[in-house]
Amino acid sequence: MTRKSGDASRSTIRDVAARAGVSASTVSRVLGGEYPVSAATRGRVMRAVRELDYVADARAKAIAGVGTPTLAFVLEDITGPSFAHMAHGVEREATRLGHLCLVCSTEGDVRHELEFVEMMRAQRAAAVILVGGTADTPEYRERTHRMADSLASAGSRLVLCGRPPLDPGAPVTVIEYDNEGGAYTLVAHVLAQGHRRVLYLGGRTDHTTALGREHGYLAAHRARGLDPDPSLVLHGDFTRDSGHRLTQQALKDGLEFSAVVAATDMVAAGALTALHEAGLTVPGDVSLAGYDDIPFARDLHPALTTVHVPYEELGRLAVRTALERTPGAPDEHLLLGTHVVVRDSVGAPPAR
Amino acid sequence: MTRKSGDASRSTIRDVAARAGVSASTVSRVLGGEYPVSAATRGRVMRAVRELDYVADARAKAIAGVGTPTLAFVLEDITGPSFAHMAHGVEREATRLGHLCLVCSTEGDVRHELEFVEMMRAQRAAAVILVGGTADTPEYRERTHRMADSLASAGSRLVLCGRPPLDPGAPVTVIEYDNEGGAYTLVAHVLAQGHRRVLYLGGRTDHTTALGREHGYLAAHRARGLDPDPSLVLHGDFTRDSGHRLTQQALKDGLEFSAVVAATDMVAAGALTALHEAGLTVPGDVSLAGYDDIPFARDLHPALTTVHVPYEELGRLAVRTALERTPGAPDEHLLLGTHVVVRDSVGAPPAR
DNA sequence: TCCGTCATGGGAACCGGTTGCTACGGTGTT
DNA sequence: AACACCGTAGCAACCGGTTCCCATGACGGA
Repeated sequence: MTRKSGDASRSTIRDVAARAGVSASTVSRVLGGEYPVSAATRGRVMRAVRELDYVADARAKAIAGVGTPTLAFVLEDITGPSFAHMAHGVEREATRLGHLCLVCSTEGDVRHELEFVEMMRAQRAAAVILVGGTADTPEYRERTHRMADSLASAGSRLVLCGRPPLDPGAPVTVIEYDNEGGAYTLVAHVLAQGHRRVLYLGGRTDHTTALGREHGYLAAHRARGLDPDPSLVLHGDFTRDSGHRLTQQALKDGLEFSAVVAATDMVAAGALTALHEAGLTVPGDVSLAGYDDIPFARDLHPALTTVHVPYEELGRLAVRTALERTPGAPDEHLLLGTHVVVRDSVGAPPAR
Repeated sequence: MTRKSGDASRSTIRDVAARAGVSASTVSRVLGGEYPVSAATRGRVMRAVRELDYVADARAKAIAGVGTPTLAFVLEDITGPSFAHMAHGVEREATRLGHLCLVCSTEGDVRHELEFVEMMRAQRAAAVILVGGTADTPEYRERTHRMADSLASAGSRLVLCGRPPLDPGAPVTVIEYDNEGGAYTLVAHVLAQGHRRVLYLGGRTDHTTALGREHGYLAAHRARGLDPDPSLVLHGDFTRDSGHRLTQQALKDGLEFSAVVAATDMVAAGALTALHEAGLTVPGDVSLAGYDDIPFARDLHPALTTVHVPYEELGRLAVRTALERTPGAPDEHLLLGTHVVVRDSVGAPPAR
């Protein structure tokens, strides 16, 4: 079991050259590929490489203009299941295409987002993928437009993944999925069971993902000629605690409803627990639906009816469209569809 | 709303120097910090920097020996909740310490792991963190020992996070948590309720995490003078589908048990659904416990009794110990404790 | 008024690679 | 035997930064 004696410090191409008795250029050419080198020389070089356990410095190669650039993605928090799936898609596709991935989480802080994008620009990342919804304000559009320009001028590219598009003219690739459409279909399904008072557990009022789903909720009502009671639309965030708290509060306030539609499965999970705690059965007393179709949705009891979002596909597409883009091409904007997964948590309202 | 006209290509420090009418060294000094530069010069340089939207190339800085190196972590699959939490801890701590993070997922393929570590070495990463359990074979130890040497000789460092330690002598930092101890306490708790036939839903038989927990299961029995029926120990993987399938099979096979202990919460979730599908109540007919304390555990019905593992802390510690290590110091090996979280899924066995 | 000193900025070498161009030695041709 | 040609390897310049070392000019003191 001979083990290479730990050479104190990383060795350079010149060390290898010296050991093989050739010049650095020759080593580079042996390792690099195409250039003709005699078998004897190649052998000596390869042996020196092995003996020194040499690996060329990827950053030096990058600077010299060879080697694949890295890819960066920025998200709010990797522990959210839907974020994790997007991240997974991004990572897999990047790896498949031979790129390494830089990742950072902003913890929802816009300043961090700006800092990170600046760092990615310094890294000369091939593309920067911003993952997940956000508050869609004029300030957001302005700031993000600047990022896009700034990245574009550095030869990189901004990709918005599950995030609202900017004003036309911004050099940006957008991959979205249909929040409103999914919510519309889901709520239509709930209404079709006969429910008339449907509690909506939404997210922050300025958050695009939350808002899109809320619009779908409203649109589904109006399509049926219904006018939803505004007091049935509650706002929190996308955590299970928010769902839990909001539902407890609604129950305590004596709000009348026969179904709950949550903005995410996480929220639905918290809501379910709150309903159980109040002694209500699902879907006997109250129906419940979520959004995202995270793996756990089917293990809730009852199994959760929800909207499936192709998160992983979203991430993969973000990478592919960004990387395979031809520089002059027009900006792309993809909108992925979703579909409802009917399980056991939605039933007819109780007879009164 | 003036927007900088997208300068076709990234600008270099020499472009900035030319525009400011100074030399590249001066620009470097203005940006770099300490060296005294007159206010007038500084002003001209800063203006040029702003006008060109210049950011120094981080890779060039890295090569020149300044700038913080990046940190790399390698895991099996970011979508697993416990992996995601470790990743989160790693990322947060790295960011706090001013490092960027490279991430890659191996999808459980050892070859990918090797390739990635080689790439990280080429990137001159400050440390490479290998996350999550694995098969602990002689081949694993040999291979990983080689990685550790190889990274050490490149001035980097290997960190094993939630992964079995190597033979002494390998230059490696190990941060583990106590799988056996947690399982021991958990199973002791179950046995204390009066259960005598406890089904164990384990992972792959060579996987250290799965094995540690299995040992805890056995040890808890023996500590009570019990001799667990080997047919009650089942093996699958760490997915909810595995828990679902194994439980269905156990039920179909007519296995007798009054409690189920799953190797992870995901497995427990699948088991719970299978139990419900069979018309069994939890914990009335069968008690159930998991391991990991993922956020969803409390939203299962009944809320899952499980073992809390400080995954995020684990990731943070991995980064901190690796980065704050003084080069000559002895190798560290930390073992974090776990604790049982008692919820509603474990009760007394049914009277017979 | 002359000289020493200090503040400031530039030139050049270096970090670790790649690659265009050139020089050298050996062979095949006439 | 002289010449051209080709295969091979090395020198040097470059990628985009940093930093050591030195030159210059302004200033204050004797």
